Amino acid sequence: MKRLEKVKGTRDLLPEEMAKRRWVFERIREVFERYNFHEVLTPTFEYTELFKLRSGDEVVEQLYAFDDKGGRNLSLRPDMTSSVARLYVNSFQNAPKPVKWYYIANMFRYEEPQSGRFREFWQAGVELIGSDKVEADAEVIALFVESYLATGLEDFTVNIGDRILLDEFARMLGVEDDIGLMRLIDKKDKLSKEDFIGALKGFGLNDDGVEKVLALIGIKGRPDEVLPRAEELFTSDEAKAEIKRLYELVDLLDAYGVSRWIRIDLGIARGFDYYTSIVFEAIAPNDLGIGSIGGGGRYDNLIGVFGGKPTPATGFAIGIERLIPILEWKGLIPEPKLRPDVYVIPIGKDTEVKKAAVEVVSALRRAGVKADVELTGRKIGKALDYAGRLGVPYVVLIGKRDLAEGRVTVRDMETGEQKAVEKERVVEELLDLLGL
RNA sequence: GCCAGGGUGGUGUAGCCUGGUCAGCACAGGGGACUGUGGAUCCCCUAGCCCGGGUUCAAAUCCCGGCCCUGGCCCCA
Repeated sequence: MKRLEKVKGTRDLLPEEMAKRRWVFERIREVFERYNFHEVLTPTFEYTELFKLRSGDEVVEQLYAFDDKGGRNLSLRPDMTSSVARLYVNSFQNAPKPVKWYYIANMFRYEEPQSGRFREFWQAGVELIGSDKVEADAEVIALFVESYLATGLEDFTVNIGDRILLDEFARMLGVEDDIGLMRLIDKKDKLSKEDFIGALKGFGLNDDGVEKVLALIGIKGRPDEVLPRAEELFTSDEAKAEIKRLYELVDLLDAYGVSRWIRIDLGIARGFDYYTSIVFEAIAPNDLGIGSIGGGGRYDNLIGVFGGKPTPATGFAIGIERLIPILEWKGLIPEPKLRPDVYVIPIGKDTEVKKAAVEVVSALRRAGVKADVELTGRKIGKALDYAGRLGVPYVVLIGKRDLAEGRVTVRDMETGEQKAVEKERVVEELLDLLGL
């Protein structure tokens, strides 16, 4: 038996867990819909080339890539943004703008599993294509906040950074390996101050440069407190314009009523593949070793890279496997009810009795009651035992004697009280008892 | 890709250091005592040493490799 093992980094989701996931998905989906985003689903796999085009050849290392029987080199999607951008370029370039799409789907990355990281995982995300205005950034970030709120989570922050400012910053410092520097900055919270400074000097920074980096990563906190500091640090026109954009953004987010969850953190880089301006990520304090629970940003070049007419876009993705453990840890997901409300037990092996049981359970089901019928032929004692253990509130017992008089027995499992009910009236009776 | 610690019936575990007397326990599942009345009790049954190789008279136990799990690194689109 042990030869049939689960593939590394994948999971089986059992009924209870599925019920909880579905609850989370539904909360999030509802908000997405209210913001008038529409659901799309693209194929699970694409040509590997698509992902290489976006992120370069190295990503193949992190892809679930394979050749199919027709010799195509394919990869399971590592996220949805590439596929959605391809879909847009293929067929929606002339659609009215903005295009507002959302998805809830599984993604695949060939990485070593660890806390909150699997090889197959789910994301719920949106893409807003066709507006380069800060209003679009605000709309998406407000929805990002509202999505978490919809799941009951309140203790989290959305930290906003900016790639233009980071790039500008690397230029100011004259660092060759700007990507390496950003990676280091992204990791700032994991290192001690001494190690961090030592690593900075490894990039050839002098004391002045180190000071500047420390000043940058110190730009972290409430927008009204830290944005003025950013204005002092940056001098170029481009950077000034971007800071103005951030001011407008936080102003709009205030109008959306979500500023309570908004922080500025100019040290955020969020990967390096395609973000071009505002980037953001959500963090919820927890003891589970889980960091970011989702993130996104503006990517104005990707559609052009895919051969489309240059089109600005912005979006985010929520990591379901990171969000759910935190919600569970906080007790925010309601316990799913997996038991039926009524359990119908035929007594004996008589065919008429079995048919009557099926008739009763069918009638209940048609009336909208979650009902089950004994299917294993257990004797009445074991069947009641089973129903009791499941916590079923009402059982209908159907035996030959009652049936001869056109009646069945309804048993309240909590009190043990029983009463004979006309078979034709049993649905009505139970609806009444259940308060339906 | 790298590192650390793990893997014993469906689940949780004892045993491993110190090889044999070892495959035990609890829960769960099925049946019966009880052929029309539950969660109790008693009895019975099902079911396991992750896979492969090595050492040895003898391996769950020691060694090697693989797979998987948990976590860390890299990376995190």
